[in-house]
Parts: sequence; structure tokens; C-alpha cells
Amino acid sequence: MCNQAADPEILLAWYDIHARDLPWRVPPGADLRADPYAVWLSEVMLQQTTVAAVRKYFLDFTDRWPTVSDLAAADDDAVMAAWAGLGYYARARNLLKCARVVARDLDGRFPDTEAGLRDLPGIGPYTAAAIAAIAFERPATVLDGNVERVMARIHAVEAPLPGAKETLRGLAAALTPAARPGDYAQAVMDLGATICTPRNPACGICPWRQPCRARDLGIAETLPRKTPKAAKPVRRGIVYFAQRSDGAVLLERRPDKGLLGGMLGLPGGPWAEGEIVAAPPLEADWQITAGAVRHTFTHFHLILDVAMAPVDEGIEALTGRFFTPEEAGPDDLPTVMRKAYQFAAGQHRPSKVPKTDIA
DNA sequence: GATCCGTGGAT
DNA sequence: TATCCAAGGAT
Repeated sequence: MCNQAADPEILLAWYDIHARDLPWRVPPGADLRADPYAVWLSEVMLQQTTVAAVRKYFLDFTDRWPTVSDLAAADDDAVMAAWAGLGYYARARNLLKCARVVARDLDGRFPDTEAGLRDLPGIGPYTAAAIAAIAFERPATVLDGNVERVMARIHAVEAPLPGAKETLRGLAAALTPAARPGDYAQAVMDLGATICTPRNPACGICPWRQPCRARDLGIAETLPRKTPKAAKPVRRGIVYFAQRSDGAVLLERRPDKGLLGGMLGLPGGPWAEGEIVAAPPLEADWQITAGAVRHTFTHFHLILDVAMAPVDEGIEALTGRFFTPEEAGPDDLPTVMRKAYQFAAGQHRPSKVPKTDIA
């Protein structure tokens, strides 16, 4: 009943042995300074995104753009294409903005304080604290989904998120040590990712099992509680796949704001509940496959009709321009557009279309 | 504070 | 199949 308080040093000792091997991470005890650029890039990529998904993007980015100044000098289109498939595309736009501020105004060096970092595009409270702690050894309080879950459990906080967030932040701050704050931040997140998982937490091997109040109460797996989310509505839309005999396909750059902002996509109309209304981008013999692509975004389901037509070379479109496969292909598009592109192209090569992508 | 913004894996 | 969820930020 009288639990001892959770001890950061016990967690650090666990981390010294069990730290995950991640490409952007300096292992504990290596006595090396983490590269702020690598920390920043990885943390932005990891926002609401799994380690498994980030890994190859991080390696690709650091291979092509080894420093923040290299990234700042990159073409927007190249960066957006490299980000394609990772999601939350505002991150890529802000990544470039941030890199250019750092390269141009800060001599290529990231600010070494939480407040200084927080002022940069795409860096919010979490990312500022993470970079300050991991790259600059500042005792910043890192509060992400992992830390929220671990704090809610060891303190048995039953109030639901997001309302309980500031309570959890206070508990996390009280526990943050002055020594090894970077390792500590990564240790709590590793713990949440590998032991104190949302479902089936491995309490039996948890270094903090002794002080964990939720474990005592038998409610660890039920925490943190969350207020229910609204159901996703179904929206419908259409995209137009116009292809020339040389293989070039009509694509358009989407506006910076809004869904899939700044990314290339197939032209089409707005996506909405109810009837589909969208004029084709050019006159052609359109063949429509209804409901060809289904895709679920954060807050709605999409059923997308795909219209296809062969067109003559030299034809002019009302929007966008024709891209040869060498200029831009499905891999350069956000996933829903990649599905539509591959569906249409796959009418000639069915093996290219994954079965699960098609209604 | 509420809403918008992607994706893929696990269950 | 449906739902949840992940190292969140901007508005």
C-alpha cells in the first residue's frame, strides 16, 4: 500500500541495458554528442508516426541531405516527394521552413534552449523539449503519448485525456532528473513503446513495477482513459487519370493549405458527403470505375471514383501538367493518390494493384 | 479547447 | 472488418 516513489535512476539503469538501437540515437555510455540535426529530423518524423515507418525515411533523408544546410538548399518538390507516404504533409513543409531559418538566420545551428526551439516552424512543446533534452542535455520535461501513459499508470490517474494532460505534465516534470535528461527522456519513451504498451503491458518485467499504483489496483491496461472520439463520416469524390501514349499522366500540385497540402495528386473535385460533382480537367472519352479506391484519413472515410481516358500528345489541360513516369510516378504521391494512380495504371497491369486497396 | 491533418500495423 | 493507436503541431 505504501508505494515508494518511482526512481529515475532505476529507469536509467534499465535503459543502459535495454535501449533500443535506433539509427538517430546515440547509445547510452557512448560519450558522443547527439547531432541536433538528426535529433530534430527524427523527432519531426516521429510525430504521430511509428518507429518502423520512420526508419527508412530518416536514412533516406540523412543520406541525401546530411546537414540542415543541405536540406535548406534542397528543392521543395524533391523534399515533398521524399516525404510522400509518411503522412501529415504539413510536417514536410514546416521542415523546409525550419531548415531555411536555421541555415540562413542561425548559421546552421539549432537553438540550444526549449524556448528558442519552440519558436521554429513545426516544433511544438513536445519536440522542443525532446531536442533540448536529447541534443543539448537540458532538463526539459518531455510529454508525449508514451510519457502520458506511463505517468497515468504509475500514479493511477483515472481522469480522461485530453483533460488530464496538464496533470500528467506536472507529474512528469516532478520526476525529470537533472542528470542525463536526454537518456531519461528516451528511456521513458522506450519503456512506453516496449513494456508499458497500450495493450498487454509487460508489467512483470517492468523496471518500475514496484512503484506502479495502477498495477497495484489491477487497472494498468485501462489507463490512460480517453474521451470517446467522434465517428468518421463517409465522403465521396472522383479523380481523373489522363494518360498520353508516351505514358505521361496529368498531375497537379495541391495548394499548401488543407488536406495533402503541397503534394502532387491526380486532378479531381472536392471530397464531400453526398453527390459527387467535379468537371474533368480536359475533354476525353472518360471511363469511370465507381468506388475504385477506398482510403481512411484521420477524420473521414473516402470512397473515390477513378475516371480514365487515353489522350493525344499535345493536349492542353485546365489544370496541372503531364508528368512522365521519370518525372513523377506513384511513389511520389500521397498514399490515396498512389492507390488511384496504380489502380488506373493497373487496368493494363493488374498485378501491380494490391487486392486490399480495391473495393 | 476543438478541429484538422495521414498512414500502416496490431488486435 | 472495424477500431485503436504512434516520439504532435497549427489554427
